[in-house]
Amino acid sequence: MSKVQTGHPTLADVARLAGVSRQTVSNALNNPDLLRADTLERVRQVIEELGYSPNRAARNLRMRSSSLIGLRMHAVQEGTANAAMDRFIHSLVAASEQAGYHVLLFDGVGEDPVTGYADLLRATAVDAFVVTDTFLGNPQAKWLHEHGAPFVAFGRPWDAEAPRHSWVDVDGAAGTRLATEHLVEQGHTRIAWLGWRHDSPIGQDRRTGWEATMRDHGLATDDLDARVLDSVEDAARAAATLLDTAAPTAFVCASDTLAMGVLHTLWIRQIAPGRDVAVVGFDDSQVAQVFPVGLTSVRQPLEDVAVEIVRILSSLLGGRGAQPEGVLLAPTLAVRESSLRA
Amino acid sequence: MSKVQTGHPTLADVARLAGVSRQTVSNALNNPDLLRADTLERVRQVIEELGYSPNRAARNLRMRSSSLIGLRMHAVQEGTANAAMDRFIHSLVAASEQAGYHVLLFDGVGEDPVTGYADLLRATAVDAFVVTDTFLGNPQAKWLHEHGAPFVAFGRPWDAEAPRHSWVDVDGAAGTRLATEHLVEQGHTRIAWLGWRHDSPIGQDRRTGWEATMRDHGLATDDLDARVLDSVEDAARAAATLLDTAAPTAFVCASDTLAMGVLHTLWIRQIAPGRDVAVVGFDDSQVAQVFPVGLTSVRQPLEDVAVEIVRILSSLLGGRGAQPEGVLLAPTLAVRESSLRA
DNA sequence: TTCGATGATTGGAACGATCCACACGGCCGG
DNA sequence: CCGGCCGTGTGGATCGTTCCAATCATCGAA
Repeated sequence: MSKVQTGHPTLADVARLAGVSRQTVSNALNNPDLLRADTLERVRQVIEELGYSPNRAARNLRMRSSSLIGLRMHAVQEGTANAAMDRFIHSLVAASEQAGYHVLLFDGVGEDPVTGYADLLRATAVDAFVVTDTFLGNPQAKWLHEHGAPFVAFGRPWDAEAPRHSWVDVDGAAGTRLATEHLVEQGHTRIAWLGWRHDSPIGQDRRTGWEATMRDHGLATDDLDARVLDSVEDAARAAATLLDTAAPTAFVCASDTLAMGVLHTLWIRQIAPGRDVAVVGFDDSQVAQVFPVGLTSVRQPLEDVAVEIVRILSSLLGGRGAQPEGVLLAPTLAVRESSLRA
Repeated sequence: MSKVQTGHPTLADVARLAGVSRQTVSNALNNPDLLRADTLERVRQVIEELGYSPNRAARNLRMRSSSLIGLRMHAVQEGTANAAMDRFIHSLVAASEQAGYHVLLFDGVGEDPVTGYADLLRATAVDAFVVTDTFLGNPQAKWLHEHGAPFVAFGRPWDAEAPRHSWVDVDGAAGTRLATEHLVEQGHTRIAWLGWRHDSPIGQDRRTGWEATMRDHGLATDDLDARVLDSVEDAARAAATLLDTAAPTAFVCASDTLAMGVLHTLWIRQIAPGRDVAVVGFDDSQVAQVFPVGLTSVRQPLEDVAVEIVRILSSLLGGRGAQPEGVLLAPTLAVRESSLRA
């Protein structure tokens, strides 16, 4: 042939060298059981030899799919929350790879919350989305649902009674329940709650676990319940007030940031975390792990979340128009010095 | 026409409705100045009306490019370092979007370090790579260079004398210089260095800034130089030893993790950070920001790094086979309570 | 008036894979 | 002996875009 071998080898190149048709090579890759054993072996040999990989663009065009999952990066907030984001993204990439997908990141800062989604969708640049910012009556979920775009949300659709789309979430109440039970086991009876002031469903959910556990053990909660903004300073002040008025011996917090505030107050008052007063945070962020007095914290099973999300996405894209599915996963407790008497 | 409108509109649909040829529509998008003004307007009208976006797969196939930049997630380490990773990824996504690219994440854990790169490259799934894990004589960079794959490294090629590829990096020495100068201004003269034991070029680089600045000011360094593993406990021990033997009034650390160790020792000894002994960390991680006594820390300009990387990548892909280019950016100092006398 | 140059637009070919309908040979049952 | 079926394998058509060469109209200069 006069065709000069410049770029990557193509299906046709493999076919020519193996002495078969293009279709047969294609089958060798996608439907190996259609080929006779010896033919398959011969084709595979040539593929190996040439270092051939099917061209993604061509496959995408014909298949009308990209094997890409879109994930939108949302604005960098300075809290401890997006430390978890890093772990989640990593898990999602790993899980996606297992299922033959890659993760495409995009950005929608400062614009209409759905433009990024719309563009990628219209251009058929991604097959599906993972929506993470469900904290506030997520317009994305609604929009995607209306446009028939396949997606799975990380986070429950709090606003809707009947979930119209699939989601995976972590059971916050189960997390604070774990934390509270752990503190009760350590002999604490006056366990305070330090949560968020604003009525986020997530905050409510987390508070529920503490309250229910306290009730189960017949422990008082009335004067041990404080809500502030998610800042170290506000938490420090609230902790000081609580210590003065209600003398708690332990704190369960809605976030690691709040827990840091408590630790700050303890530090100022020369109270030893763990030995004198126990503290438990939420999210198991970098901060909890690196803080000199290791901070006990509720850890979200983000690896499992990612696996579940990819599983649901796969079945969604597999064609089976299955019912919307919701998965609630239980967190674990990373126990460190801040909640141990020893 | 008998063609039923099921999926997304195509170039041909637009052309038919606008009464022009497909090529003209294509030009309207890619070479608007080739069209007469009124034709352009008419085509644009129809595009708007139909909500048309060119199909990515088809474009990619024809153009032999994907407008995707590959970034490999490396293993999640528990240190403070990968907190910066999150910020970097976000910046890279934003910068890429500006230049018309998207970021594709992939994963190469546990495998041959180059397999992930090889697969994506052969399949022409990405146009270029950003290599971030240059800490150890990066085999990736070598491999990519040999295979003629376009890429930019975040991190200097320490091993090579003459850089064969483009890179962008942050000047660590300039960072610790900033930190040390800041401490000198605060009246400190006995400023200790707490660095890493292992001889990483990055660690050496950071140490240089401290040492040179001390020398410039005629300050002693001999007994103020300690190296440990990158762990809170080891750093705490080293800080204790230094305080006993050399009585430093300030610490410059190679990482926020090490700084946390110093703060831990100060806490145990009832020494007030900032007022009594100053501490400066490196990386401005979550920890530095959320720690009750805000930790002064060297902050890498990751946003600028991302912009530079994308700029170089664009020129690389633009066809101009320019010379390999190296860019060194200066960090800034995020000053907080841990280094202030007040 | 004719010619070449320029501007605006066009139809066909190509990118490289998969889908589809069909061909070929062998095997079985009638 | 023939018709149908199954296991294999083939060649065209197709996905939606951009590249290429050619076309047509317009205009100024010879």
